[in-house]
Amino acid sequence: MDNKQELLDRALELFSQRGYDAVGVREVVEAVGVTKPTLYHYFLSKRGLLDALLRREGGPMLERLLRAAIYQGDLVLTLETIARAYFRFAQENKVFYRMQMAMKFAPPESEANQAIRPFSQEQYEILEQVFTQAAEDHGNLRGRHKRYAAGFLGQINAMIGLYLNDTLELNDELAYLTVHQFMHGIFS
Amino acid sequence: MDNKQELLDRALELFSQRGYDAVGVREVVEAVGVTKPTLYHYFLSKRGLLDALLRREGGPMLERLLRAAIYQGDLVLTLETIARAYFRFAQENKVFYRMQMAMKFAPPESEANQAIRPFSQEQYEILEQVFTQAAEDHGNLRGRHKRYAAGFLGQINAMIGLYLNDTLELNDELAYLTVHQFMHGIFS
DNA sequence: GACAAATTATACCGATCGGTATAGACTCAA
DNA sequence: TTGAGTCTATACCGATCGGTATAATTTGTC
Repeated sequence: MDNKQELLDRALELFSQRGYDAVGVREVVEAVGVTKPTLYHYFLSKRGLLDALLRREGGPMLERLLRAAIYQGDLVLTLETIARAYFRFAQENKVFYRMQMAMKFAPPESEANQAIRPFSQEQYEILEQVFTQAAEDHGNLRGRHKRYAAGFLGQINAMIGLYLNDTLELNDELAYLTVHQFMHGIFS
Repeated sequence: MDNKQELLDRALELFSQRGYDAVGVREVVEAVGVTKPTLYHYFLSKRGLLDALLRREGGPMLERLLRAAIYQGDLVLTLETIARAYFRFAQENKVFYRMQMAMKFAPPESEANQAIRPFSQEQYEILEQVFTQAAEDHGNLRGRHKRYAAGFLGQINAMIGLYLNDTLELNDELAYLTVHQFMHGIFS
């Protein structure tokens, strides 16, 4: 049990630093100090290791996002709550967030991208739902929820990208600014 | 000469589909119908192949971006020109754009990310310069050019992401809408 | 036709790849 | 204390990894 969690921890670290394909199972088990059959006992395959990692780390993230994305009748307020949730999670799980981003943009036929797709898809659906519900209050949003969901997440991830690059710090003020710009533009 | 270009073509295709790490040189040369020494004669190493690919495909992209990013005294106009340039290039070079995105978000210690970094960096600098110049006309932009450059490119790439996913088509109207939203917000 | 340079193939290198057959060690319930 | 199930190590599998020493072949030049 302890070895199982250690394997997940080290795999997360290594995959996040150098990528799923570039890291061999040998390197993972050596970093933990066990042997290959141990890894294969718990995870059946290298892909199984990745999937378990996504369940352990991605599950809580989706739960938090779901809680933040309850439409409160005010789109600005809801988006700010979502932005803060993303920022907090990225800060508390820097290593995982980096890995998740890499996998999201990985080539479509790569194992990494195929593994992350359901996770990314669920994020999009949660965001889309917010814009769909908001469209009941704001008619001019109708039919654009896909674009807006993608654009909003693009902004969020652009900020998190700067944070991962040590160019920026994430805080509630930045969440406010990001949402405010998204809603009212650059000049307001 | 012919083999050299064919190797670059096939490598681009394979790297874009499955990723730099997951594709071996063996697969590249077999796809072209030559042997490994041919590849190593032209490119010295697998990394050399990738670098040559980035030069061949990325060079023209930067040239086009540079031409589009001349600040014309009107930020909206300039950003629309840039957005159109991005959209056109992504459409005409779908495979390369996909690879470039994957490399940009690849883990920081991966070979792919290290190879793409100068190319990404130059894009950011070109965009930052636009916002810096625009700040002379719009004082309230000052000190925010990094955030705005990243955010704008985030929006652009979010749209291109939907396009690569067959969810959206890129055209001048979308360029207008994207820039308009960036400048004036979602409701206007 | 001779010669040098550029280009390509044969055949190989040690290392690592993901994965496994087998068996020993450990825990725990009966 | 025996036996079942869990966990882990030794030792190995064929395949592929990036890369290369050597030599044959093609190409263009004089």
